Amino acid sequence: MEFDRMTSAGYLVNHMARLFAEGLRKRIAPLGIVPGQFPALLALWDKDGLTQKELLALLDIEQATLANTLTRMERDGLITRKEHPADARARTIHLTEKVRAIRDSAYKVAMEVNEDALSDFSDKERAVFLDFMRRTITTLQDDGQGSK
Amino acid sequence: MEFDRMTSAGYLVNHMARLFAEGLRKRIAPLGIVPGQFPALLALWDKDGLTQKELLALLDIEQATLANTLTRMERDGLITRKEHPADARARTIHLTEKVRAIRDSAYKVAMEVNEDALSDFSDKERAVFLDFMRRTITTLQDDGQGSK
DNA sequence: TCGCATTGCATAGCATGCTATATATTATTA
DNA sequence: TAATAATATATAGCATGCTATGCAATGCGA
Repeated sequence: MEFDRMTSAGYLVNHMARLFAEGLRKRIAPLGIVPGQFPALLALWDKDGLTQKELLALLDIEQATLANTLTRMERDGLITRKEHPADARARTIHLTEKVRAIRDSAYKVAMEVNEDALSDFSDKERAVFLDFMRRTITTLQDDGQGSK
Repeated sequence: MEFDRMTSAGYLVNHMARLFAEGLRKRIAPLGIVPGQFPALLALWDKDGLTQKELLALLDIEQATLANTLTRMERDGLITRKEHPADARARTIHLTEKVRAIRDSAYKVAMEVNEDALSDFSDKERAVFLDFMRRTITTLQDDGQGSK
């Protein structure tokens, strides 16, 4: 019995994710950002001054992953962090002028990557594809819960 | 204008890939293997004694990634490497008894992960979903070529 | 208010992926 | 055949993700 990776959803999803990430990486490199920073940036472009905890609630990554990403973003001059006015454990996160300025370009590029990837799909097919992915995510998340 | 991550193919693909990988990781941990080793194992279960170059041709990863993965597999007692009979630069890769023994269990578990992820899809939907992913991969690969 | 649990964030350690480059061997060519 | 090019693999350095754990500050119950 043979295992064909072209019929394995997991294999295809992994490969697709790497291709998307590399495509995005190439296009946003000129803007001075990298793919892993994108989700945090999207949230902060929408609402600046969040704490790490508040930001975390908007993303689908672990706390430690976000903490490390924020450290790199600070190093790269994308964000600054200020002491929280009411809680010395927390810090508020603020975008720098530099990264506020690239918001529109970044949006555009991200949408181009999505557009290119789905360029040979009809509108209907795209809608179905996105829906399939959202359903799969929900299923996998529910699975992983483990009713403890 | 808002950027909704639930309508971004790239975002969904990335999230889905992480959920698949974590699901697989949990299930194969008892077998003593990790997700990144799976593609190489599939190829070697099918045909043992390949060189790194031959193995690489069967996978969708970079040479350096494979070299590092093989180093970890050797460390973990999954493979051994022998000098190539005709080319001192190359080495042939051989599965250990330990990992030959888990082949059937590993296949089974991988298929279970795929099955669970798609459990609320009909057969027809699954076929469409896999096809969409293969088409997207092809598109992204062609894109990335850059006709040099 | 003292002591302990909880919370917010950081760090350690690892896997998986990438690009760029080094190294050793083999093949080619002048 | 000596020099050069090509090939097979390894290494360096980094990003992104995870789990587990540390630490300081906050909050709450006796």
